Amino acid sequence: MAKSGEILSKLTEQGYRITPQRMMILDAIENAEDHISAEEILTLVCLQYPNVNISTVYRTLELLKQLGMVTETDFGDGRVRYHSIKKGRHHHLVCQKCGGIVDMEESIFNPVKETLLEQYGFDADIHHMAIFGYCKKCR
Amino acid sequence: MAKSGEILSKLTEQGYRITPQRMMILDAIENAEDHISAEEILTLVCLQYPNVNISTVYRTLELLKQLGMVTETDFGDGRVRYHSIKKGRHHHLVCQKCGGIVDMEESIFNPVKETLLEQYGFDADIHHMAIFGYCKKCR
DNA sequence: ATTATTGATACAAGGACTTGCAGTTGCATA
DNA sequence: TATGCAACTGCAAGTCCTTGTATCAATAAT
Repeated sequence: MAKSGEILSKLTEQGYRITPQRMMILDAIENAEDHISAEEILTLVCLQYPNVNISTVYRTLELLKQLGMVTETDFGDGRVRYHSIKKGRHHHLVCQKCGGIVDMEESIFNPVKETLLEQYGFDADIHHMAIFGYCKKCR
Repeated sequence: MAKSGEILSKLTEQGYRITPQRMMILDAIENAEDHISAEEILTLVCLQYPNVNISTVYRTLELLKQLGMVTETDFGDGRVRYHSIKKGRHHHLVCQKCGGIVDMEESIFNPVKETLLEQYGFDADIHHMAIFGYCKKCR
């Protein structure tokens, strides 16, 4: 179960329980090469323990999201994907023509966040966004 | 059917047909007080002509979105809402604690759009976004 | 005018989540 | 080590939206 120790202890701190399901789900996300979908997580988990339910996966993802351990991104293909915060924060540029996806620095939203705080007193929580548009080649 | 004339003629120009369903759906969106959901559109349309199907509503919304006549926003409450571009472009700040929604100027994203174009050659199409975070009171 | 062709629609089935509920389990405490 | 209970899970049913298919209507070609 690798080095997910910190996250697990954070769960305990906040009064949440550590269950085999949660450990396996967390493991799947942390070991994933790329952004992973709920269905893919379930498939991986079921290799170890077949009777885990998809709703448990969704509920755990919701929890991990709330605790800021995982981010959720909609790439516009009809299913949402998840990513461990430990593997780095970033956003995505999705080309609406060729479908290409390019990663982009998180800092790009800093000016927007500052303006929102100044003008609206709003503390924006912008994490792992997919921005749609047209890439260099396609526009 | 009010002053939807431009939009209807734009449909014709692009080789799309003007059907009663499309007119009624467009009408529902334009006359809506606020951002309206697909289900609400269907209810309104069915007052006039009961046999219209929800899938026609979704397909029409998809078309109007593509033509840039309507924007789609996810306020995070499990259903997406639509808004006529004629009634003004703007974004929303959604408070994750109190649920309050504040409109925000479109121009706030201009610096981001410029940076994306310079650094990535990406022409971002940022329309009608909902940004989550905490409002003045709640943070 | 008659026949293709294309486009739009209703209906039904499917996919991605979400929710209610009854039963199970982790874990604090005795 | 047992026990109490809130937290968690699996299951089934439900919601919102999408897609496949056959049918129907409008325009274009013959």
